[in-house]
Amino acid sequence: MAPNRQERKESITKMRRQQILDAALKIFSNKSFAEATTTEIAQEAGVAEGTIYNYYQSKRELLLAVVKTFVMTESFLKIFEHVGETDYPTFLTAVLNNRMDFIGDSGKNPMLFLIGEILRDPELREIYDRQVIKPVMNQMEKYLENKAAKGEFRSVNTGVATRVLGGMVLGLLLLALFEGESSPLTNMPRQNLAAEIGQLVMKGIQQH
Amino acid sequence: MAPNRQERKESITKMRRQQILDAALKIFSNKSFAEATTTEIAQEAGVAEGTIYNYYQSKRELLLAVVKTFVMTESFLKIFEHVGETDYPTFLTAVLNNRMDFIGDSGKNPMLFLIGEILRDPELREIYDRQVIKPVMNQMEKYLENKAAKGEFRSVNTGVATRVLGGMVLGLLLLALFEGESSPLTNMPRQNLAAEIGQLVMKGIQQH
Amino acid sequence: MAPNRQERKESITKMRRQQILDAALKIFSNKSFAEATTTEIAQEAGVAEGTIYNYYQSKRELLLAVVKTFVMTESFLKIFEHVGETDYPTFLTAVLNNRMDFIGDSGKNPMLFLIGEILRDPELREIYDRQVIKPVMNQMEKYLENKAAKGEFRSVNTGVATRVLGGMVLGLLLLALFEGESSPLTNMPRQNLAAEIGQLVMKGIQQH
Amino acid sequence: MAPNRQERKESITKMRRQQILDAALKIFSNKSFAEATTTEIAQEAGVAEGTIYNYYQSKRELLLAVVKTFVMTESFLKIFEHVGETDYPTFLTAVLNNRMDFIGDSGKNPMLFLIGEILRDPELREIYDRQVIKPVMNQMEKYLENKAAKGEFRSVNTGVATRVLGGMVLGLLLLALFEGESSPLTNMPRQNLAAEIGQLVMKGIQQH
DNA sequence: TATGAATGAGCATTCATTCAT
DNA sequence: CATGAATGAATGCTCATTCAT
Repeated sequence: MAPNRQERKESITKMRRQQILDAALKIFSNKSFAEATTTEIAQEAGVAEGTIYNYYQSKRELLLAVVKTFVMTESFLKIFEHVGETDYPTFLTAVLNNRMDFIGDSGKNPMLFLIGEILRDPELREIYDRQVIKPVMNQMEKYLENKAAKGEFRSVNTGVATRVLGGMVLGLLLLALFEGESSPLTNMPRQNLAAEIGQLVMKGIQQH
Repeated sequence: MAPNRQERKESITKMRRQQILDAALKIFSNKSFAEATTTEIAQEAGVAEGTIYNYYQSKRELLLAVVKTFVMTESFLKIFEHVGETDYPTFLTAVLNNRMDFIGDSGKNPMLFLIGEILRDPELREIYDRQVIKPVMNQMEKYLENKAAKGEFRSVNTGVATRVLGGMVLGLLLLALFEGESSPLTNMPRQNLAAEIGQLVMKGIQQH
Repeated sequence: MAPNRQERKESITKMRRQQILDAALKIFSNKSFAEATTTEIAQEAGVAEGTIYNYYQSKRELLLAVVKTFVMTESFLKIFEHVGETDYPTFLTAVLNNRMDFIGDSGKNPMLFLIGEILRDPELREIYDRQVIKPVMNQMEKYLENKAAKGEFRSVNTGVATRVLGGMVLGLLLLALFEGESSPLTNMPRQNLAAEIGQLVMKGIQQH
Repeated sequence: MAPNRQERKESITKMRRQQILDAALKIFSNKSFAEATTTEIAQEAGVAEGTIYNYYQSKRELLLAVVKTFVMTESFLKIFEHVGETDYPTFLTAVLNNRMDFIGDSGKNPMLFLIGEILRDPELREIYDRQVIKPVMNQMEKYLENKAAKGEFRSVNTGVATRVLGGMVLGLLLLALFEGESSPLTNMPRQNLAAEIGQLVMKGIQQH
């Protein structure tokens, strides 16, 4: 059935909200919150400045909406979908590929650039923790427990192990960004990189 | 010999520079670059706002100076001083203690809050890479090579291993900050935490 | 006869005009012209913002309409209806009661809060003078002349006397509003107050 | 002794404050608070817009300062200086002259145009009551009591009588402003007007 | 060299008005 | 005629930078 006027209106409204949100994401990715201007966001969104305020109460609310909405990319969530079924190297490669692909394309990795803002702002941090950190940590814990139950992994403190592995991925990503082209992380074949990291994670660094 | 007038003047000038730099560090640690104001910095430094401009050309130059100067805390550098002599668990504990102590005291961890700024700003990033990342990576590589030569560590790709370990520390710190009090990283005895992490790093996660 | 469609339409139109006018009166009573918003008025009237502009060309035209229409409350006009028949104390009490009742209920005394606007704006002032001041002055003058003709009042310059009496009422009202609860005007029995004022107006202040 | 640098600076600062205050008074006299713009005030004061904020925290604080400072003209206060010595007609003439002179020169009677603002805003009203209404009422009460003690005036409720007389003056002023040129109040010789009013106030309106 | 008042460009936000539906 | 989203000019306020003292 064709959508009636009411529905069409609502659909337009939704699209407009998204338009503004997308624009805000893009701008907030390249500038700190304070440096980003509503003028810019409006231009990027192709609307008048005042229009933003028909959809979001303030620039800050817009930031919160951005963080709430874009925190988790769909592709990243998919990695965990069939948790337990994948062997570790495959899993790690997927994670690295998913995350590392973002490197050099800030548009794909906006949240990274808001780290300072998130760390500084309690409300933002709470949202980020609830929406990103906690879900990912939970999925990883399940994964580790599953592997341990199957006897593939050692029986370790999963809370700590999860954070060690998760922190490692996050830290590697940041180092890659910091070092840029000169880093072994970026100028080594992705396959080899994943293998190296995999070995370290699986066997540890100690000589047995 | 008593310092003559010329020398005294220079010494005062140096102190003033330092005063302003210290103040800037403190302010930049709690606010993003754009949110920090020169008024605040001047107040913190106990000088007039105009005085700042006698020592630094602009607010931005002041930021660059801050990053150039404060990037590495002395205590952190000391950890590496006798590299090779310490066994790995002791080394790891030292690193974790040094870094983790910062948690909850942003004043001690200023650069962390400037991550966004640093990632975004190529000039800043270049400085940070040269002054912090590269030196630390180099020291860690030497450490790993040394350990490998002694037969204590496996012979791995040190470039990657360094970044895995360094990234892990950085990532753990960020996760602790993101999660706050609810994280296993903060509500577990430091000793046990270090032991857990040490085991994971040394033996890996795989069941042998 | 039942009203035909044409008539019904016109009646609805009239009601809508009135609705908007009532809402505007209420809003303009509590906020200055500039502070009152069309959004608020529309909400109060229960219509869409755009609808206002189908009935009034602009916010300013709406203000003019408000002043043109609401300047005189019906009850106040009634006091003068049987002018000449009432003795002065009764008349005065009626006036005071009518006006003083408004105190503390700004909704009933809207025009008072627009005094500044009216004084400042020549067009508004002209309307107000023509619609409120002049009619009241005329009625009062007739009253005074009537009383003088009957020998109850002295034969004075009725133009001045009218304004002295009218001004007194207006001024008392303002003083009561300025002083609030602390004024003798508000914390004295209305009856006594009217008696006191009546005596002053009738006999004057001089010792005979 | 010549003023030192410190003193000169303070004097400049004071002048600047006054400059801005004068400008604000002028602008607030012709426009409602909301309609007056800081741009305008700055232009009138001959300073940059930002400069205003070096002296007053906000536009509202500026308004409060204006009301606090300009509420009572010196000339008006002088009328009461030798209270009791002047006979009533002289006193009344002085009051009328002082007040009526303001008519047509809004610059001299700024507060009148802020009546709406003052009535609406509790803080403003409190200030105005304390600074203007109360002092004037007190002085008038003393005057009436003095006259009554001397046997020149009847012994009346001075609280009410004060407000009747004060309200009358205020009301006459407003009526004159409302009616403009067409009012008997403005197109009658001031001398005669004062005499008429004086007679009414002294003898009352009743035929004896 | 130190000062801090003055500057004015720039920003987030508001709101009367328009107009497509 | 009713609607309400879109508009964009206008506003109060901030703040890095300058400069006369």
